[in-house]
Amino acid sequence: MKTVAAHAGVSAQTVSRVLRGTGYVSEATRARVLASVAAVGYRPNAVGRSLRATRTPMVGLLITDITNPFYATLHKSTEAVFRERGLTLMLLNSDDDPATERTQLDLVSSYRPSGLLVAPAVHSTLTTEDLAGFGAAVLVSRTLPGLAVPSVVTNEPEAMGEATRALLDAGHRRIVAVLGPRDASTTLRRESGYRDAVRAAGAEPIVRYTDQTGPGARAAIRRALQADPGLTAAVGFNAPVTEGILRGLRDEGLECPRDVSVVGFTDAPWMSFYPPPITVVGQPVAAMGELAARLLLDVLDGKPVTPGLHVVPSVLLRRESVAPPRPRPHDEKRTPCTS
Amino acid sequence: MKTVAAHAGVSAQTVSRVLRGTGYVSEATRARVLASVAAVGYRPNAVGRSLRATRTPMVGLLITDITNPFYATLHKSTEAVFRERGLTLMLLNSDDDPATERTQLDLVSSYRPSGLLVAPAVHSTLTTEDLAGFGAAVLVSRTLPGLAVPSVVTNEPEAMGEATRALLDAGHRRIVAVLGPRDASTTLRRESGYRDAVRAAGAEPIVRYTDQTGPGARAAIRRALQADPGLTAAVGFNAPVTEGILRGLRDEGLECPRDVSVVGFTDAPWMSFYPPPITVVGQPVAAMGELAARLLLDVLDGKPVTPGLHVVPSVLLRRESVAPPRPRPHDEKRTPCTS
DNA sequence: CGGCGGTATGTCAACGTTAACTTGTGGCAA
DNA sequence: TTGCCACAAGTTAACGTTGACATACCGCCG
Repeated sequence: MKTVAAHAGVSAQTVSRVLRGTGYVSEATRARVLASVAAVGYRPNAVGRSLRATRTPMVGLLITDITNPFYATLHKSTEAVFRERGLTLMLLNSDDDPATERTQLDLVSSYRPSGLLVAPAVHSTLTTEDLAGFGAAVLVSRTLPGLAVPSVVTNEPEAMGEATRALLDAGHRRIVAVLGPRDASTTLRRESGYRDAVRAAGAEPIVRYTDQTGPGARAAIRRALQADPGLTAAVGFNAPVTEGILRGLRDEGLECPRDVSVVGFTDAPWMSFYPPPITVVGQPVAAMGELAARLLLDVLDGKPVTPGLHVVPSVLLRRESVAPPRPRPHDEKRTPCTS
Repeated sequence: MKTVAAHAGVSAQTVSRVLRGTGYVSEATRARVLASVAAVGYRPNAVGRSLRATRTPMVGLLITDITNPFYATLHKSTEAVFRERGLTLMLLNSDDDPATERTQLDLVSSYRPSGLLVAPAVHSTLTTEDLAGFGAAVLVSRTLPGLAVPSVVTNEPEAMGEATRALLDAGHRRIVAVLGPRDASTTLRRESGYRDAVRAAGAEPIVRYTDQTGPGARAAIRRALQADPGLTAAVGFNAPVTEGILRGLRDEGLECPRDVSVVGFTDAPWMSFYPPPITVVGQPVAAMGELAARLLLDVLDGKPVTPGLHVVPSVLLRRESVAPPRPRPHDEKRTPCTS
């Protein structure tokens, strides 16, 4: 900047004024400065500016795994909102590990960002004061008990109930729910929706907990099918789990939806053209991201924001993976193909 | 920092020394400073540090769309390498638009990052001097003609040739290649592999260009099938295109691999469990990301790095979407299902 | 003709950190 | 005793930017 100032024969302050368009600058000087900027090849330095401003025009987005399409979409939708406000999004991976989550939070806080968006890890240990250091913080996708922070979630219990009822209405009675880790908040919320729906129909809940990965779910569904020959339907906790269920079914020589009906939670690109297309609870990911981003901006703008749950409704996408139940084939010699 | 210094009764410099573990500090002072750090709740300010250092411990990663699993994996793999070196990765989306690409580049350059990783947009207008402002720059996935910068790519021509030969060896002669935009470097490289293989087998190349999206490919394959009833196989340019091909096949009432064999380029999670599992050229995405990251670090460390192409070999994952050709059914009354 | 408001520009200081230098102590070999 | 070295601090300045304040010129009203 000093270089530009010297080149144009003005003070650095005048250059700053021209560049930001504030204060009084004569037309002649403005032109001269602009020419010098181009001549010298000056690029503004955001670091200096941030230091001066004590906060950086940046928002942190802390998620568990960018490889998960849910979070990729979340990044995309929030980034769009922030970009039009001149804020840069800083992506951070926690690998779903509380320790890494802390480390990454420390890291981003050292850049003095304007705000923070967090999708907490499963066994997150974050407290209100961890988040206090940030100008504004908003949780997405997962809540943390006892945190006085706005949280954007879906109506998981209701949506899970609706998904379960789709199976019940088709006539199914023995429906297994393949869930995530036993004590994760998402598991709790989705499990309750499932249980309520099943009980309301006078049936018995059947539940399996997993590490919410495809392989984990694949093993879990196989065990469930072997343990209970009466099973005719399954509910998947998330996209990878739903994939695991489908694989497990095939391992056991069963066909969907002929032998076992399947509904999932969280849509994925392949689900709409997989044969059969999978009936699934579509989370409005982009809408959630946008809402979260706007809430954060509201907090930044000093507008009043309710610090509790902000619910974005999910929709059940009825496709073709649900059929009326029929008794499972019982041939003892069936050899499961292990691949 | 001054607050900590005052609290511990030392100078700011001493606090700095303690925190960075450099220079001479007595054990007593060190303990006292550490206690004060905790008491005051001091968090280091990366902005101040960066200003002092004239460059930020950050690397930009400019890609076209984080929603694409290829780039998500690229982010994950490079992030891991950089993290262990204490560098933060700054993700930037170009939306595959040259103008946005420029804007984002300007933005990241204003933070004075240590380096830059770019997967250029299709019609990128980047020049060597655009990249000169960054300490180090490395291209990934796509090359740019005339750029004296290290580029990490796969052996696309060879891999595409191998994929094509998988079809030729099965007996196919009329194979359509559904490609990306006509003049993209990726299209050029993959197209040449396809053409060479087809010609070597004495067959005729059949080519369709698309916008490299699922819907675009879906329309393209349908047009190709309608125009040429002799087609018995297709090659997909990338994962979305391969998906589009599969959808288009189904639209036309054709089954894979019975009626039409398919091979793809770039693996996707669903391809290994789709019925049939898709034979595909698996790009070693993680390996490419890692190599690119390490090349960047080498440049940063002043080690000599070849400014040309760095090739990471792809592997053909032979699955079940290729079968011997059989004449396509020719019933004129077949009604394509438009969904 | 003194003073006031509008316009145009410059100077100074501060944001938080750290490289480079300076100051001061004690121990120990020459 | 002198001089040097290892150690343990402190002081200064600079990174790039901008808010706050100061300076200076102009025209015009009273």
